[in-house]
Amino acid sequence: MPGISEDLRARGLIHQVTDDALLSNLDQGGVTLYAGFDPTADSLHAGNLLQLCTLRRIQQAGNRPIVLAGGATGMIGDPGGRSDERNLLDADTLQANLAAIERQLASFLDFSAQGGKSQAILVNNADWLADVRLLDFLRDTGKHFTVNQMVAKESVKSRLERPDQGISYTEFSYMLLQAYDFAQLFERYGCTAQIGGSDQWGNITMGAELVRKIHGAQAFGMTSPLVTNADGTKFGKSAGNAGRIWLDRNKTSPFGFYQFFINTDDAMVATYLRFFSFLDLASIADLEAETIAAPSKRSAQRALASAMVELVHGADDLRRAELATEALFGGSLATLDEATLGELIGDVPSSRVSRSRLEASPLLIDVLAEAELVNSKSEARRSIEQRGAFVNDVLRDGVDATVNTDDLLFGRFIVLRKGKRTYHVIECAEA
RNA sequence: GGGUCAGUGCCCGAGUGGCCAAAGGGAUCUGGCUGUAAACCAGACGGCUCAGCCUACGGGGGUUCAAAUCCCUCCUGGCCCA
Repeated sequence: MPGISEDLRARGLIHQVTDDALLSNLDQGGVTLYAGFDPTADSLHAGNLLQLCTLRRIQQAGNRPIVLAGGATGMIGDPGGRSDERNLLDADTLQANLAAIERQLASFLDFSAQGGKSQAILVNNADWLADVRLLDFLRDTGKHFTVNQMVAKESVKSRLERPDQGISYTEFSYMLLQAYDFAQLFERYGCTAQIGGSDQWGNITMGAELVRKIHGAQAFGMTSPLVTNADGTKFGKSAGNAGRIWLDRNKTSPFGFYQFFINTDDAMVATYLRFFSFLDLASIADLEAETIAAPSKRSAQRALASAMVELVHGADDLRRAELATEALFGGSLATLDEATLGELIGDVPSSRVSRSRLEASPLLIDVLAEAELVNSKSEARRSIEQRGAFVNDVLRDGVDATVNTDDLLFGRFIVLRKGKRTYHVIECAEA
């Protein structure tokens, strides 16, 4: 069994490391390290997966992960991101977000006492940053850094070079706060390493430097590559207009999560398997070969989707997602029995409509809009005009098309489809 | 505080009185090819009671038969000066 560092390297998870000694330390185990997350929403999302999975790997190798929620820094915003200033979260919202995120983290990391020395910890930097006094901060932390080096950081430099926008002092201070976090975690937990995405390199090295300057101890940093789509865009947005892919089942259903991964590009699927799955490298290599030999089987995509749904949602949800996928994409709708259709209701987007409504033969345009398969009636009209609207998998042509009780399958269901793969099941309610 | 430049549709970005729901690009959607891929080709892409109407070019007010375009004012941001 090779060490964790070899595994990380082989999976392509190491972009930069401050010192190779970190890798051998991780191999030996017993290292306390951290990664930061933004608690501005009540759920983590696909963009967080890489760090979560990497922390999991490292924990399983006998090291102790700390998840730092940026309750304080999240109110400011990393200058590397978009220009919009963030809003302060009120305490209640922040607490609710943290609680929700902690539940999700438990899928990845062992927070139980059984974890022993490598038991994971969740902390919030508001716990120490909220009470910091300005003069103390400037004296103890600020004096260790020159503006010269801060300005040289890529995240700041890019903002300074843009002629149309500046950077507020608040945002400029972000990196100092993050460095301060590292120093705090060193003091409190003996944390000696920080990991993050490659865009965090500058912030991470400043933190390691602050630990060295204040405590005279060596601290390490490691970054992972940026996860992108095949076209170079940022990973984690759905192909559709649904936006972000969330870990919360109420925001992105297990079925939706499964669908997101099953649609992965051939070009990226092996990379994602290495990044996100816990399959061994030999198995991934086999899947990669199969993708080239028989791409239409989508074996690697299936493996990826399965692995991710199981990790995030569990085996039962995985089974349901696979069944729903098979039902909708596996063949003819006509062959599905009533029970299977009924099962779909809980797993794929669905809604209820009354029998009296259907008896009135509503316009398909209205039905599509109400099912939120489209964002407006104009869009519904367009979909139909462009021959992209299907009722029970049969093209329904003409903008004046209607739907009625004759369309009900088993007297209960109507399967709507927009385009090639966006489904919605309507269940007819009596009354 | 003074000066100056800017704020356009999801994003970037043209447009300086009518021909503007507003070029072009990106994103997105649909169709074709396919494998529920990618690439590519074609179309669409503010809303609606859709051959018409309504709402839109930072906010408000004004000039005009007519304004994204001119004037006033406010807000926001960049740069320079103090």
